Amino acid sequence: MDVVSPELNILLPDEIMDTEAIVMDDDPPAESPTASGQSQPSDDAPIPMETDVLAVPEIVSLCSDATPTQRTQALTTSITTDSTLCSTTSATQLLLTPSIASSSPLTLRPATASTLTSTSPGVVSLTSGGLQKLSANHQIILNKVASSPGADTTRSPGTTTITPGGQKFMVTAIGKSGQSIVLQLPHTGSKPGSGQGEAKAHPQHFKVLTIGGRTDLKPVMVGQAVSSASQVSTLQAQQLKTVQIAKKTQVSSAGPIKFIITKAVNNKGLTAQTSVSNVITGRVLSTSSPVTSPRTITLSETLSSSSKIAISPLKSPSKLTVVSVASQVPNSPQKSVSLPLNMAHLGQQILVQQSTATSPAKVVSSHSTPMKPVQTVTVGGPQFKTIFPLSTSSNVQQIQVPGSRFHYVRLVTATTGSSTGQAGSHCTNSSMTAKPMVVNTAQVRMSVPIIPAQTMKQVVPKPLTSSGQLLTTQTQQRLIMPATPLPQIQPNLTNLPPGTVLAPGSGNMGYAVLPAHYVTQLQQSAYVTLASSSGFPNPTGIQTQARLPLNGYCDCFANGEFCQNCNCTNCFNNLEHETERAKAIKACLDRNPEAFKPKIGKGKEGESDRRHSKGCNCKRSGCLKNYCECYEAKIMCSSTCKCVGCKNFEESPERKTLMHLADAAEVRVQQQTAAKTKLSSQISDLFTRTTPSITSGGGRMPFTFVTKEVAEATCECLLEQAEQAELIQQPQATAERMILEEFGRCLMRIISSAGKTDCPSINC
DNA sequence: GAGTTTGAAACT
DNA sequence: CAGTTTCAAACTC
Repeated sequence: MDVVSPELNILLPDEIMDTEAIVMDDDPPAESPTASGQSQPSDDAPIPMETDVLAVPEIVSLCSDATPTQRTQALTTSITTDSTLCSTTSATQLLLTPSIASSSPLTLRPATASTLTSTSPGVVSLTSGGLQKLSANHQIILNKVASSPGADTTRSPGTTTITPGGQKFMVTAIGKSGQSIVLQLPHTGSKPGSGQGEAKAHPQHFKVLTIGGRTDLKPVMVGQAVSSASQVSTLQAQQLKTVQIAKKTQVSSAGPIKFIITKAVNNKGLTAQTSVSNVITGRVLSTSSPVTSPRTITLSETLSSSSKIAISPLKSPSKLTVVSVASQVPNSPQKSVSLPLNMAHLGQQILVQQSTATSPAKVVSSHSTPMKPVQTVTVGGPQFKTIFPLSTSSNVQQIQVPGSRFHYVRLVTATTGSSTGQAGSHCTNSSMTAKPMVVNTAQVRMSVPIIPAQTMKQVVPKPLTSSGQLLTTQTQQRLIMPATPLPQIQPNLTNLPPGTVLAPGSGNMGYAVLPAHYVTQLQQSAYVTLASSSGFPNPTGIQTQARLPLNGYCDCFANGEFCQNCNCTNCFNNLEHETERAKAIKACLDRNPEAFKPKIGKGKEGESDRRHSKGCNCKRSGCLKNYCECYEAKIMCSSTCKCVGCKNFEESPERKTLMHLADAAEVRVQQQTAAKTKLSSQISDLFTRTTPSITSGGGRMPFTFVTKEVAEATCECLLEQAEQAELIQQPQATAERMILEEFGRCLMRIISSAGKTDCPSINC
């Protein structure tokens, strides 16, 4: 269900990757009283990976306030209710102060805001009991609703709208009635009167796509902060898990806040990127007494703020969602803790970056639970990518942007009545455990590049629809291998992968066609089967294979070729043992019916690019070597890959460099080949042109007449001339001239003799 | 060509 | 599902 407003859908594709459009008007360092020297988690040089966000002051502010009084108030509320995520960030940080159990307003607004207002223009108010009738308590749903003249912040509880620059937003908090959540957009704080005007002045900066709303999401993360007077601590995985369990038990009763709002702002304040994850549930348990200093909620674990993890882009599983949870307190040393939250079973990994400045920093535990595959989302710029669940969610829409080499996904809420939200900030919301979540973000273009378009034109192999394949026209096919008819192998005349081989069988089918690389997969099983059928003593398992390494197991078999001129012994890779071979193939298919499906094939429906069916699992090669099956197949790594540090994506500079080098090398080879060919041709041409003149009579070249005899005769003439000059006692100069003149006469005689068929004679 | 690295597959 | 083992291709020297 697409709940994105039509105008937003129209505007979205053009704005997807436009980071400039997310320019924040406010100047965080200058305008924010809390930004100076804060919210700078890392100074590492950025790299074009998702984790670059760690080096960027992407900050998530949960419960923050601009003024100490307000912050303290919010903190107090959160502490007393044990349900507030509170943090303070830089000028553009989003402040969220949900107070579930109290009547204190929940406020989201930039730290630069000097006032905490909920009714002024540009303010988003979140109240419980909104349109999103989610059963989960205390879930906050930020939805954009259609603009209505009458819509304002004074709606009935549960439905509050915001009008930043004319756009209305529905912010709904499912919690106790009477609660109010105020989202204050940037530029409305220090400049209350101009906040709306700024939004109008830059309406394109607030184009937002509704995200989240996956009702089918599994509860994935529970963040629980235990505030104490200690320093920032990092919870280990086990600890987090324990917390998670505790959290789950508390969900039904305590009703912890189920959202995390993330706002990502870079140093320049020009690019605001938002990471939205619906997998985090954050909760703060403040065990200490209310203090004036705000409690910092940190979702952190093992990753330092400066750490960078190269993760594969465009991958749903095992990828990272960077969530910056920052809390800053003026006059407090800043601490940054980032940690990856691994989502089990290829789920999301969420990098929760904490940028805390609180002296007694508090830690919010976080953990992960299995969730469905997610999709990397590039939000606002290449350096900040958020991962969203995709595959099974019906609320994900693919967007094909004309002229763009990326596929995009439009994330929309799955619940009815939801709409896009726009609050001038970036929000990451997390759902409660086992509860659906609707996330709306502000100033976020939630378009997701799914699969980078391939620049390399490859032959697209047709995926197999069955385990068997027929003869293919691929050049890699090699072999006609004997095989008995296999029930699993059904011919498919249309879809054949590279390397398909034709195997003539003895049955009705006649042939079993196998991809070349599948033959490799059959090696071991084939070997075992063959060994067993041939009556070897121990024909089971690997032991047999180890004992009989040469039996049916060789490169020839792997390549789909019959053994010929090999050194293998007891070879079954021949026509005489086709029955055994067929059994081996059958055994392999019994074990894995998918074994003969091509690894590289078309993606999902609508995806024209090739993709690896299983995805690679590279760890060290960066997917830029032939170790990587994706790279080897000259395709980009996709969401199915589980590789680490992947650089095999469209925009990877390493990949581009590699491709350029490869192209250059190829061009060089071609040039060299062409040069050699040309030279060879010239030599050959010269030979063909000169040979007739040598062999023919009248056309002989002059040099052909300078035979040994002619040379000797010439030399004798020259010596004779020298002797004569000496006899007459000529000076040396005269003698030399006489010799040269004689040499000239000799040459003239040689030349004159060239046209004669007879051998020239030189007479002095 | 030998040794090392790497990742897939099989196995536990 | 995670860890280990095995293997061969890819890679390096």
